[in-house]
Amino acid sequence: MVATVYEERARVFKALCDERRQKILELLQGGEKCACVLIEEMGMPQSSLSYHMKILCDSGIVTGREDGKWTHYQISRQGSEKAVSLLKEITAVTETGGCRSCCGT
Amino acid sequence: MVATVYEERARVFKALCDERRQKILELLQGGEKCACVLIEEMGMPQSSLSYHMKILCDSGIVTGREDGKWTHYQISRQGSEKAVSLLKEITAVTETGGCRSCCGT
DNA sequence: ATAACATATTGACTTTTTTCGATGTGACAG
DNA sequence: CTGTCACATCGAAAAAAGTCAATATGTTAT
Repeated sequence: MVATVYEERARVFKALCDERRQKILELLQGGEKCACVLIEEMGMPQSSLSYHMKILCDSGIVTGREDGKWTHYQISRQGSEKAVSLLKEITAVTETGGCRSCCGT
Repeated sequence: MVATVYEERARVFKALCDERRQKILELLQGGEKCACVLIEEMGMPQSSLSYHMKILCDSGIVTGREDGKWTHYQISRQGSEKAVSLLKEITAVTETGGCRSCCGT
């Protein structure tokens, strides 16, 4: 399975689309937290949290640190910056000016 | 219908998740284009393009300029910058340091 | 007014994502 | 080794998003 550049980008932005994942990010803004705390603060079943943490980690925006039976999650500075530059890249305009393509201005 | 802050944000990032919308943005990086050209360059049916353009415009990242029977689309500098600051806001960490929540470091 | 054109909307359908109980896996304590 | 705990994965069902032909809306030319 070869991921296209589009899939790569989508992985990052999809992580930010979901309401629950946004709330998780808010919680992590206060610093590193372990899964058990997130489960409690989010009020969601363990399997659901695990599902969302996987998506957040796969996007690179969050990193997980395993510590024995616990896993601690935190926002990744590097991943966030990567996301910002991706976004800037995608929305950069190389040429300005009116439509020259088919019809009048 | 009241949109939460989460829905507002999701609208922006969802616009970037779809492969076809990413390709449309790429095309618009070269400058303003009208729908008929996008349909041709994307090789997609008119109703599908219209669907995606609505999502892009609703996100604020693209703006449509109506000109008689044509509509010209372009990437919005303002919308893109808004998206970037949203992303920075969401991933900003207010406190750093280990997990103080439940278990040891 | 009528026809031709550009785009938007609808509706039926397919695909993808999310949800969560059940089960699996690996870590630690006794 | 056995039980318990923390987390991951599976599987089936529900919800959301995407696709596109058909149809509606609005614009321009005649």
